[in-house]
Amino acid sequence: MDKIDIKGLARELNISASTVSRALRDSHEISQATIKRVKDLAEKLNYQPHPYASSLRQSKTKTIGIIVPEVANSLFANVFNGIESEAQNNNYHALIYLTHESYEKEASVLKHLQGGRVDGVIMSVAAETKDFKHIQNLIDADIQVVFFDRVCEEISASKVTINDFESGYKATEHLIKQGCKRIAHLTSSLHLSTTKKRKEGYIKACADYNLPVSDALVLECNEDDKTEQQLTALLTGKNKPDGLFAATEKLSLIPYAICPQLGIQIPRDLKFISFSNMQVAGLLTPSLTAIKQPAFELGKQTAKELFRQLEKKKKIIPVSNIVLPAELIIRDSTKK
Amino acid sequence: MDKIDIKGLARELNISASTVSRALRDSHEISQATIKRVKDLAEKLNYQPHPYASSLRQSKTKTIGIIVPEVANSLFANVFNGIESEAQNNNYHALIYLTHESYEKEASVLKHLQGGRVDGVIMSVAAETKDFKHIQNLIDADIQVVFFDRVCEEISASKVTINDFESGYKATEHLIKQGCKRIAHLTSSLHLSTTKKRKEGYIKACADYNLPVSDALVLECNEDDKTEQQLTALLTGKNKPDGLFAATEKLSLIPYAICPQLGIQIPRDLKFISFSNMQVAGLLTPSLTAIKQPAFELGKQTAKELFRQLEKKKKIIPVSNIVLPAELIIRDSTKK
DNA sequence: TTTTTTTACGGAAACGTTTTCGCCTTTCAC
DNA sequence: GTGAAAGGCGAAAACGTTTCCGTAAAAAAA
Repeated sequence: MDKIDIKGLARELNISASTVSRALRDSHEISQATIKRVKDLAEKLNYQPHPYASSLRQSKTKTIGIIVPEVANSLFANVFNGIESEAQNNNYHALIYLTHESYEKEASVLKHLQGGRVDGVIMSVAAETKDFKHIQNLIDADIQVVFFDRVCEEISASKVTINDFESGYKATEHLIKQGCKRIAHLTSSLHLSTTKKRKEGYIKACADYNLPVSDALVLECNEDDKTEQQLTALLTGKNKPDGLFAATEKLSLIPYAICPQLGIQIPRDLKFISFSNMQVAGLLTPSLTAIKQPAFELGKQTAKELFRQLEKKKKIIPVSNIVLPAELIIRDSTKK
Repeated sequence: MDKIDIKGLARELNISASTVSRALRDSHEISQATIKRVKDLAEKLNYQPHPYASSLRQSKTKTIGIIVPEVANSLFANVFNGIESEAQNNNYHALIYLTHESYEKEASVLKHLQGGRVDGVIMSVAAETKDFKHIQNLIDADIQVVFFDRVCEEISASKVTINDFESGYKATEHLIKQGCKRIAHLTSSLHLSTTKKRKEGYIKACADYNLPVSDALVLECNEDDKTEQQLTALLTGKNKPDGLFAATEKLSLIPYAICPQLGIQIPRDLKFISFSNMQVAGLLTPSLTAIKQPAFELGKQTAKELFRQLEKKKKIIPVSNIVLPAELIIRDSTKK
């Protein structure tokens, strides 16, 4: 099966390469008869255009880059589902890069993408990232960027998030309504937009209901291997909390792992709620009360927003801020 | 920030474009002094080569395609992790496509990839796929293909799998040693290489230990919304099994969902083992005895094999068959 | 009829690289 | 001192498209 190209088709049909090119793209400059001849032969010879030749000429790649911290995580996995689905609908291709929360990696990937490999980028920033020059550089190189979930306030670009503040508030309020008097907050990487706002929601709810708010109750766990130890200390110290709100899925399983050993029974001794998109949340013992993010929709909306930006001819692109609501799913881990 | 290209660099330095190109690639034809001048300026002006121009010229894309049924699944997610990690090491880029188990989608994606967008493809076939012409076409178009997990016997290409037969045997044998006398097998899409071999292992183990083997004990569930119903029928009918072996992660949670309602207690009434890579397996009640696949390693080895093939200059490429061992992790769901 | 417009197409340039030739100096062996 | 080899670089072709410009014939308008 020798590769066939546009010139090959042209030769077979005794017409010029430009005519073939136009015919394949249904140009109105070409007669219906010729269009049919060209398409029939292309079909017959299984012609596939060379994507990079065409990208080079048009300076449009029909490709987007997706940059996420990880993928073995139900939020990101489902967001990716949403993005990919929308990409297929619009005939875009998706390059994916994992940063594993590393700033170095993120910066390195973005730098490479400045070369013109993609038309746009969808990203959720790495936990390590606190400086954003690399992102601004990408935008300055005329690559569209849309953030989702972990956004970057300092940069002017479209953002798609969930209502983190309200969700943090609602989660805390739910614990309060279930009778908790002393609520701790388990979180990590507090400089991220997501965790920061969730914490603010938590603080506000505690304040509104006259519950104690103190640094002692906020546990920021940034080293995976020390998390269990830190939480154990909190749960067994004096002034133990009777409610616990975990801000990320990664943290949601820790209490299940350590509480049995500590003789703490959920929900009797400690009511627990967490952000989580895990399908198994309902099958844990006790089943986990969770804030569930609309992950697929998050991905879909993010992709849609990026494609909107890319189709725009104008240079003046209105930046938008899309906020989707998360859902409180009440199960047994917060039962009275 | 205006885009700078090779000609721009050449102009600035008063040398030719070809010299710049060679200098950037450390050609021995260029003096060290010139190389340094070029690289310094490139660095200063933040020059990034246009990847598609270079791909076009070299007919090498430094890009691979990854085609998987889904990603919100701990096996595929971790395999992807392994692939991506290896890709970054080798400076390859990864395009990812989800088939959602659809043959149509798989065929459509492969057809597009014939155009030369990628140098090679890593894939795990969709559940719907029973015909393989589209894959052979891709190979005939000179795109390297390496399969993992769900491979395609009919096609001559490298394959990276786990020891499905032995794992199926070991899982069944474990149930037998825990005292099961009548073991059922919960599976799906039995035409796939993976499920087929796991079932063969199950059958062999039953036969070796003189346990009954019958079609009534093998439950192939291909419609998600009917699975619970089918399994309920099996578990409540006459001649109920006292052991259950589920062949895929997707099926591993069903018993946890329905057994409580049926008054069946795991492991007392029914011992249960499943293929699963879920991190939460140990936190379920009872904790789940599982066959755990070396997912990350699977991805890594697959990518390595593909890159080996791609670096080969020779046309005669020895196809290899790499088999990694899965691990039996004994927990409470098969306790005596 | 003549002039203008439209239709349908061909030739060649262009996108940003890499690579093939070829050329001029310098170095080295004899 | 001569010839060969090596070092260092430039001009131009090439990769496979798309697009700009041009033009001949047919159709429409005058």
